[in-house]
Order: sequence, then structure tokens, then C-alpha cells
Amino acid sequence: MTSLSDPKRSDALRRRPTMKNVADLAGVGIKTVSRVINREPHVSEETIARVRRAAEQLQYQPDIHAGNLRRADRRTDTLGLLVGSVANPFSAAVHRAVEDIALERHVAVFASSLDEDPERELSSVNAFLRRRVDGLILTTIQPSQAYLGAQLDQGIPIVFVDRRPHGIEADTVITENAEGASGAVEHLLAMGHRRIAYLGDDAKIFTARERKRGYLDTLRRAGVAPDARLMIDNLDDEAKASAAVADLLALDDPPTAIFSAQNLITVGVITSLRSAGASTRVALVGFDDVPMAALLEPAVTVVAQDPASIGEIAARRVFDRLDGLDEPARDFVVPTRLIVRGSGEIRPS
Amino acid sequence: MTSLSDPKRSDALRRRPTMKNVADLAGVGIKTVSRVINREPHVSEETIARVRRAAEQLQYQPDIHAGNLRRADRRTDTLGLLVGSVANPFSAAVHRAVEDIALERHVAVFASSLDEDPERELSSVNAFLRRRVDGLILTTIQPSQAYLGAQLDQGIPIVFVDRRPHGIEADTVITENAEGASGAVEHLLAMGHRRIAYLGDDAKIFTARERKRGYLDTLRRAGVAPDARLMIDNLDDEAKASAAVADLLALDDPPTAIFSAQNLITVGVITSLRSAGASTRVALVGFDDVPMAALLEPAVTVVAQDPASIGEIAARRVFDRLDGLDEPARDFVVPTRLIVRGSGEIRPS
DNA sequence: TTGGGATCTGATAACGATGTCATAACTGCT
DNA sequence: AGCAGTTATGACATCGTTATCAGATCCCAA
Repeated sequence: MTSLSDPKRSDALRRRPTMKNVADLAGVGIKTVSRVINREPHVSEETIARVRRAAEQLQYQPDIHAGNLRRADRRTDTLGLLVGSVANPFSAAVHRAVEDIALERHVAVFASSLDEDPERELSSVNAFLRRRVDGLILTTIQPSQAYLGAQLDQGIPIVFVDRRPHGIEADTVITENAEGASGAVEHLLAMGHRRIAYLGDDAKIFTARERKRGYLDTLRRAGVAPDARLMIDNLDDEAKASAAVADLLALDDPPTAIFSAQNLITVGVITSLRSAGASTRVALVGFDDVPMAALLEPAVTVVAQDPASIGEIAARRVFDRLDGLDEPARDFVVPTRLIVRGSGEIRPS
Repeated sequence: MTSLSDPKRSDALRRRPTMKNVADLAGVGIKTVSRVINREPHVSEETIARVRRAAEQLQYQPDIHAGNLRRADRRTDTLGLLVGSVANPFSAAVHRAVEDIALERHVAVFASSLDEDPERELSSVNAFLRRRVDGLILTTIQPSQAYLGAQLDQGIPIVFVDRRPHGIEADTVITENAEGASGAVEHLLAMGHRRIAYLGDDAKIFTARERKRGYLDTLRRAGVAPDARLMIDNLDDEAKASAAVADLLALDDPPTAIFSAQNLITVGVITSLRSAGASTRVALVGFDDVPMAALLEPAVTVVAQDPASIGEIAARRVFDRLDGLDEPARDFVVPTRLIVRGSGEIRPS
């Protein structure tokens, strides 16, 4: 048993073994070790065995980045992923899907959180690039992604997820935000609602704008004049969403239904409706599924996104491009699905 | 606007600029560029400006791994993190905390999912090591982690999270599993329960064993003989947990309370109790908090873990060691907190 | 026996950076 | 003016690996 407090250990830190060490121990040249490690042909069975034994004995691990320096393809088998926040269930599902695809190719994934901070977008991307990732999957908040043009020119695949980039043409995987929002609002209209509130995130965020657009378009198509007092933006946490709902309920003519345009906002809305005793009176449809939604009382009707598909499509697109696919950038629009559970089927009184 | 379909672009992929390119453009030697990039002294203001301009113009990004090869400290400013699954809320919270600490130091994080697969443990660790991470934060499932002894000897900080390693002495950050489980069971005993079921994960998992130990010890201390029919292991997804609850409820003398030892299991239990109409009759305390627990009916009493602290402590420990801290390996035990919400306060009929 | 083609092997350059060291140009003192 | 010390700069070796190429050995057919 090796131990940190083991006196044998503390005096001298052993260096990591290199190919040279393995070569010396096996009594061969380093190129031969390289051939064995990379399973190249033209090495005798006996030499292979000797090298394997030496590598085993030294617990040799090749330095992938040293190799990358000289290797023709310059691949690091590494990918950079920037999501909203690795702690958000939506982002976590995207991350997981990307990881699963990457794992098939022995590609490791750097994951970072954007936190809707433009500075973090830049520093994360730079951190990825300095580490020479093979590809990028990015959720962005900067007004323009034109700064990535040089990277595209260098042949680094970049796929944008969840939000469309600006100032650059690149592959993009997004949810059908406006359409999904329309579906939610149409559902509420069909239930007889006319006073439908919109609770959304900062308009700087692409998805927030799109969902609001779907909400507004659908109201207009139905001949319902949007009421500015029923539309609240900039709700970037649960607490703000809860407070907004309290304000709405205090109006002279409060909404009979709420369209909540993001998962954390939906949670805040539920909390607030519950504490006001209004959860069985005011209808609610949320955009993006919420954990445990089916077990709540009433169960929460949502327009569910498909984060696993988003991540998978994005990762596959990166690898397709790495495999040489050369076609114009395109959009992948991932459908949403209205999941009827109860809260959205409450009728106006 | 740069575009993928831009004909100017497709003919020749520009190479990534190197220090040499910047040096040539600025009319200086590469060492001078290196000095400017690394903010080393002894460069005139004028030269700095010229180099900066050239680097800017070429959008130069230094290759951190090429530098690492020669640099004395051999740091890659990279960390490997292996968690249960990046999609699990507990793991995601650990990940987020690690990321926050790492970001302060400009360290990027490789995140991988273990999926309780011993092979994945090995392949993830190897993937990290081949990429020369500065430190490792690991959740493990292999019966022994002795294979990591060589890395410790090489001075690579390794911190184990959530589960204690075997065959090696290294820093470990774990939840007070047995104590937390005891607290849960004591709570149920105090409510008058004697037939308390245990629903847990695979006994190969350290936390599952510890929590079961806490359950058993507490029952024995209270003079309650454990009933084998009330203890179900190997529940590794919600569906199995639900099925197990259905079986329990079908017993002649069903449990009056359930101690559910993991978050996904708790969700399965809730679903099953609900559909059997037993959620207000059978008490439930879960280990690890569950999303929306406070909003369920009844709200779910849990022994909450503190994944953010676990991640933070682990990351700090890695960096302390990288900063030269040299003390014996130690355990960090993170306390749990009983959150009383309703489901655990149901009394036996 | 010889020649020609495989097969096996290692010496050497190179990848993009940093560490070492030498050199040149200043500065401030006697 | 001469010297020492400091500042500014770049040539060159080097990190751990892979690419190139050449040399050695082997096999088989002529």
C-alpha cells in the first residue's frame, strides 16, 4: 500500500516515465516503442512483448500533447463545451449527451459554465483554444461571435448550441423556440384563456427573445392584444420569478394563465402560485421540462425540450467535420413536445 | 462576415499562428515574444507594444501544452474530474463547485461520468493522465485504487470524493453517510415507526454500504430487529426502486416507513407511493435532497448532502497540494442536514 | 550465388514553446 | 576614460513525441 506519509516517498519525487525510459528498459530505440504504443506494423512479436512488459513495469502513459506537437493530424482528442451552467438540468443533459458521443471516439471533454457572462464566454473560448481542442460546442451571450472567424478558417469545427451566433456562419443546434412557445400559448388559448402572462429571461438571451416572439405572434394571430403589464422580462432566478408572480396576482385584472419561458422561472412560478393558493386556479405552461413535474399537484404542463438530442447532434456534427465533412453551415432545429399534465388545462373562472 | 461557404476560405486552411509567426511579424526573436506573452521583465515598452500588435493581428493563442513540455513546473493548468454522472444533480453540483474554484486559478476541468462502471474508472483516469492533468478528483467504483500509487509518487494530487478509496492513502472528501442515515432512521423511530424499510443501491458502492450500516446500527441500538424482507439493495434506477416499493406494500406486514438511501431511488419511491395512494400513509425520509422536494405533496423530508462543499473542499485540497502543501492524507467529512418537510413526520397507523 | 523485395529497427529532425546563456547597449560610478 | 552593473535581446538546446529516412536482416526466386 502506497501512502502519502510513507517516508520512502517524500524524499524524491520520481519523474514520469518517458518513451526513452521504456526504450532503455526494453533495450530498443524509442521509435520502436512509439510503434508498439501506436500499434504500427513492422515490429516483431518478441519486440512487442518486450516493450509491452517494460511499459507495464514503468506504468508508462504516453503524453498525448507531446505527440500532438509532431503528429500530422494535430489532434488532441479533446473538445471544449460551454453550456449555461453545468449545474442546470438542461445543460447537464446536453453535457451528458456530448460526453457519450465523445467517449466513443476517446475524446475528452472540457466543460465550462457561461453564467450569461460575456467575459466568461471569451475567457472560456480562449482557455479551450490555448489547449488546442479539436472542436468547440458553444452556448454564447456576446452580441457577436465574429471573433471566432479565424478559428473557423483554421478548420476548427464550431457548433453553437441552444443559441444562434451572430456575425459568423456556423453550424447551430437550437430548439424550435418560437414554435414551442406558440404551442404553449395556443394550448392556453384553446383552454379559453385570454389574459396570458409571459415570464421570461433577459432579452439579451437568444432563446428568451425567440420564445417571447412566439408568445406575441400567437396572441396577435388569435386577435388578443398583448398587455404590457402581463409581460415580465429579466427574470434570471427563481426568487425574481416568484416576486413577479406575486405582482401579477395583485393586479386588478390578474392573468388567468401564465406562460413561463424557462425552467428556473417555472420553478419560481410554481412556488409563488402555491404560496398564494392560486396553483389550481391559474393555469401554467412552462418552457423546458422541470424535475418532478409529473409528481406535483397539479402536475406541470410543459413544452419539453430535448437536451439529449441537442448535445448528440452537436457532437456528431463536430466529429463529422473533423472527419472531413465539408458542407455549408446549417441549422439543426430540435422539436419540442407539449406534455399535458394538468396545470395547463385549468380553465379560466 | 466570415462564412463556411465563403470560397476564399475553402481553398486553403490557414495554419495556426505560432510564436515564430508573431516574432517575424514584429521583427523580433521568438524569445522576446515569449517574454511579452508571459509578462516577463526586461522588454522595452516599445517592443512590448510591437509584439502585442503582431499577436493581436494574427490572433495568436499560445499553445499551453507545447510550453508545458519545456516549462520547469510542468503545469498544464488542467484538472480531471470523475463523478457519478454529470447529469445527476448531486454530481452536477460537485462539478460546478470544482469549476468555480478552478476558474480562479485559470485551470480548465475535464469532466467525465463514472456510471458505476469499473472499466470507465480506468479509462477515464488513463485519459486524464495521458493529457497530463495537474490533479485528479475522483469518484471510484473499482475494488482497489492501488493502481494510482505511482501517480501519487509522482506528486500528482489526487482527491477522492463521495467514496473512500481502497489500497491507497489519499485525501478523501465524503459525506457523513452512516451518521446521516442514522439521523434519518432515528427520526423515523422517534415518530413511532418500527417497521422501517431500507432501499439502497448496489453494495459495491461505498456510500450504499455506509448508509446501510447507519440504518442497521441505529435499528439495533433501538432494539429493533432488522427484517431482511424490508431491506432491498441493488436499486440502480428509478424503475427498480418503484417496483421494490410495490413489492413492499404487498407484504402481509408492510413497512410503515421507508428510508431511501439515494436521490434517484427516492424519486422512484415517491412515484410508487403516489400511484399506490400510500404517500400520506407511509413515511419517507430520503438520503440526498431531491429537486422540488418542498413542493411535493407531502413535501419530502430528506437528509440533505452538501455537494457544493464537497466539490469546493476537494478542489481546494488539490490546489493546496499543488502549492506545495505536504501533509499526510486526511479525510474531510462533510455534515448532512435533516430537512423536515412532511413525508418523514407521518406516524404509523 | 545473387538480386530484389519485403520486414524490422533506430538515428535524426521537427513540432511550439521555455530555460540558459552570451552579447550588446546602456547607466552610473570613480 | 574605464569599469561594473543593469537592461534588452536573441541563438540555441531542450521537453516528449512522431515523421522521415536509411541501414540491417531476412526470404525467395532466378
